[in-house]
Amino acid sequence: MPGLWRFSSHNGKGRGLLTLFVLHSLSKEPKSGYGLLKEIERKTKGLWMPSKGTLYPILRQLKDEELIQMVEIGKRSKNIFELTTKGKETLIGLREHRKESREKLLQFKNLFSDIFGEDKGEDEEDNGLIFEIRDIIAHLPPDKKNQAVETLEKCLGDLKRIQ
Amino acid sequence: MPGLWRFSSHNGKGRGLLTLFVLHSLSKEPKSGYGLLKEIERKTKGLWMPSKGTLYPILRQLKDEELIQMVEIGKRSKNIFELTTKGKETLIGLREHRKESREKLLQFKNLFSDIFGEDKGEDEEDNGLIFEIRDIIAHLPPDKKNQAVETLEKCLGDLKRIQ
DNA sequence: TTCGAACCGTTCGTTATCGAAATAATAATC
DNA sequence: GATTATTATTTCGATAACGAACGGTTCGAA
Repeated sequence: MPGLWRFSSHNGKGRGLLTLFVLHSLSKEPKSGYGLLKEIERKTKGLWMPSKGTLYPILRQLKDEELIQMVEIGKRSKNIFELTTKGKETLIGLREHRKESREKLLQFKNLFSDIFGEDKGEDEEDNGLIFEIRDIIAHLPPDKKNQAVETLEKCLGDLKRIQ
Repeated sequence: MPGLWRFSSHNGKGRGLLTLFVLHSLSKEPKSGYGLLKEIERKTKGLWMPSKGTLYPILRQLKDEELIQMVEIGKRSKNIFELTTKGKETLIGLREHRKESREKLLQFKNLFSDIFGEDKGEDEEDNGLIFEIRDIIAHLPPDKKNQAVETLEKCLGDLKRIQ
């Protein structure tokens, strides 16, 4: 029914991916609008660079809805935003779409395979593996985290050697 | 620089995913606008349903650009479209973004992992590691894929043992 | 000290997309 | 034969997103 990358929050309001990311990122650490843009650019290696004309209105809107608030005006007339309690609740509600988002991603991937032609197998295999790894890590009890991190570091080292 | 799912064709014109899909689908077999919508719905299990108000203008536009043409008016006053030669060329040009699209998909996936990955909060460490691992894999020459897969499998085995 | 580059935000016209309603033909069914 | 469901397209106002230009700040290097 909806667009491809739109998620509905409990109050019925549709939220786009950028909004989702803003809430998520601010929940980790308060930052400025510019900081958010830089973070996205860095994380996607420049493949996704939302327009400022898209981001700033979203920030204003989220502030109006009291999901975020200005915490200070730093240097460079930088407006630092942080999540409010209400914002945290909204984010949690949004994150319940985790399964749906995975499903969407999968369908999207299939569409691309369809359009751009097959390359079955090639990436299929290791992507699946990484998914599995992620899943295990995510459900690991905290006391085994350290072991897992060590294992991953070892794996990373091995891969670097291959490279 | 551009939006997340926009591809530029040789003439510089930006094409969205829906346009791409239309050209692709019509290249396989002529069909109506409604047929295209049904196909998308079927292929994505209803997760993506572009608005008619989005599709039909695109069809009109593509017709104006002479990338597609009406081949007949079938029953139910159905307008059947097919690709023109010019349309086929455009599609081929568009498909050259295959690599770019894969890269985008991967970055997107990472973003989602980032956003939806278990809310723990102090995940930073292993999230970063997995990110790095993914990155290395993504840029590995094909002939080293096998080694990488082996390494990952070993890692997965280790993790399972921890668990 | 001047200059350029990175930082930070706003404004605004254009384009893209949505979503819901209006219209109508055909098929299925009862 | 009337009713309803499905197929099929158009229209249009509302919203979302873009992107380019502008104005200002801070920092470091020449």
